[in-house]
Amino acid sequence: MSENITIKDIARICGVGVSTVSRAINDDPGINEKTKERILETVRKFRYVPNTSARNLKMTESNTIALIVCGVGNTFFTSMYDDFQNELEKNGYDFLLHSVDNDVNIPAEALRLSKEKRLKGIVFLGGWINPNSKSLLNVNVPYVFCTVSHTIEGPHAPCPTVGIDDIAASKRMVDYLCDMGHKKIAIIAGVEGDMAVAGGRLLGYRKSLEEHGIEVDEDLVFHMKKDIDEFTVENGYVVTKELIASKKEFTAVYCISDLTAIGAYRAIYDAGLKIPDDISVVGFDGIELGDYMNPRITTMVQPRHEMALESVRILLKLISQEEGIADTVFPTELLTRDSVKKIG
Amino acid sequence: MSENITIKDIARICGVGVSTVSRAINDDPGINEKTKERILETVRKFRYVPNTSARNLKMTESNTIALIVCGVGNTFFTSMYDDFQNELEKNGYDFLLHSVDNDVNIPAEALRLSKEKRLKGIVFLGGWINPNSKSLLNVNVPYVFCTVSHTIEGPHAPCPTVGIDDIAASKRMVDYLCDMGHKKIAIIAGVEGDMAVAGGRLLGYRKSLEEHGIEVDEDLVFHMKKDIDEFTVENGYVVTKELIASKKEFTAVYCISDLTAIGAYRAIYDAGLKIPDDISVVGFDGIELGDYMNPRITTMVQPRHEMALESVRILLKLISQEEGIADTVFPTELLTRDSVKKIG
DNA sequence: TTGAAAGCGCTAACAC
DNA sequence: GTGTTAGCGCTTTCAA
Repeated sequence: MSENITIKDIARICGVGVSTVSRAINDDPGINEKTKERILETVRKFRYVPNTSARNLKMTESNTIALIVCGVGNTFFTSMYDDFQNELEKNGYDFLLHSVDNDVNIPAEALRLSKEKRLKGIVFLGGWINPNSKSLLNVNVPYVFCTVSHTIEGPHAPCPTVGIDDIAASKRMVDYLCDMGHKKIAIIAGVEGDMAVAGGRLLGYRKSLEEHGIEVDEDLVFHMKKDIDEFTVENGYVVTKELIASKKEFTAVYCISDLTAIGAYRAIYDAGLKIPDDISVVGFDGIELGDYMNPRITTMVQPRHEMALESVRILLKLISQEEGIADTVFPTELLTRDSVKKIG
Repeated sequence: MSENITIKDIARICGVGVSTVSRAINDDPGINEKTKERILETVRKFRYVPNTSARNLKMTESNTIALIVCGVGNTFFTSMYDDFQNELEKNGYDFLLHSVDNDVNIPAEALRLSKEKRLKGIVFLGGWINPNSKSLLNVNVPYVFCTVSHTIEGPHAPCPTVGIDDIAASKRMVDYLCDMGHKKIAIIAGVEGDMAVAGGRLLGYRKSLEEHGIEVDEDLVFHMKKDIDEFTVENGYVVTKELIASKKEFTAVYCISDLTAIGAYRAIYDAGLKIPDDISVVGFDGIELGDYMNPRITTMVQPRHEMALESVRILLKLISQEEGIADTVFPTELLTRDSVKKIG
């Protein structure tokens, strides 16, 4: 529980100036090897750790890129952390994972963090950002939105995004169900009023049915509960239970995330029904876990690793000022596994 | 992309001193309401954000408690974040989630962070900490280890821990399998050489078999792969595949984590076998997901929410110097679900 | 109620 | 190669 020891102390102990110590601990070239070794010895001995705040305050720049995540625990995101970290470190950047509670704080937190850490750039992951956000404009480092959706309507923020076409991909998912002969397709959509990712997927659902000449039965449109985390297993379970209890007829459930689908599985088992014999289920995202379920979940795969890498690539280009603003839309892939039955 | 605006700028614009601005933004009592309002107006107008580094550097203390997690993506841990956050904020503390890559960095990172943020306390979650660590002793704020195991042998660090008795709990799990008539019980243990949590659970396995007069068949002891993240679904899958390929006879598999068990499920399905009819499977941890699998995973539940709350409670006591060092061992609960068949 | 001024610990000129 | 020194932006005495 030693008192805080500073660079001055080390300098005094070694009988050198503070700048020499600074050079030693920062691997500065212009320093005598002997002196350096002696200083580092002392540093180790006294377990001196430079104060990051002072350093950040003084330094004109860092080499850090932050990943600001809304929903750190989300399996879809956690599986991308390594991609970001590896790609960033491969390019000589320090990596910082920062979690934000909810969308509201995102711009302010980004601003604060960018100043505090003198960030070189930011990747936003998850959440939803008001395109008209004032604080975001204040962030004076390049940033990229990865899987952060624009609102499906209204003006889009003029900023680089990496994502998928939620509406089109969702439509394709439902097209597939229709092609398999399903007509009564329930949807477990996002919380009511979600105008971002979840909203887009609901729109795709409507569009597909319309195109197939099937009138959307609003009684088959279920929304996740507001008081449970969106996109979670639990939300899928609770809502699917309601769906089943509603006694409405349906042959397939479209869950707008794989985790939600896993919840739906349980609700369906609980009701003594079989997948896909009695009810077909599809998910969305293509997380690893879907492959471990029984039956394997048919889903729409987002190329999340490529999306992570591309986000980094775009950010680095932005940093070196090689490129302007652009939306990068990745293709999704329909992964037909075992959770859908052909009927009709 | 405005230039960084500082407290000085605000002061100049408002025609006041910097200290007055400081008082305004920090809700200091001794300040004229009118002046304060005028200043805050300007702050908003220019979107001024105080520099955290400068603030941290200057401030003698903060009100922040950090949760330092090794393995941010681990489902078992992610399900505890909210518990920590809520409990901490309820007690008037700021919450900070910090991720560390691997065990090696933990003490150094803790030290750095505690200085940088002038932490009031630290909760460590996951990972493994060398009880002889020098840097940890240098951390001059109270800390608690939550689900961070001591090594199963050798000296324990003199520090407060919150966890379970891995050896005993593991033994009880295997006892159960024995009681259900199983004699050929394979184990998917942690990576070879793991002397912490995973090592303890392996020890419990050996102990139970011994007590039941069953000689441990080393060919049924499988270790997770070092090149895949420990405790993951994937690791469970790969290793169980090997187990099955080994052609050794066994009637049950004990996976030392639920995620690992989920991986084992898949490998078993792949081999065309049925759970629990052909092979019984048990997990460990009691994560939510286990309840969604088919069949539901029989597991050993760690009371993780209580553990999180207790960690906070202990830390707060430590901070107010009410209590000394102690190991808190929580009871675990055998949750028998549907993945084990009675045989013999 | 307010302002001036002294640092917090560090880096980066600049001088030697 | 090395030491001296001026701040980075902020909080906090201390005087006014």
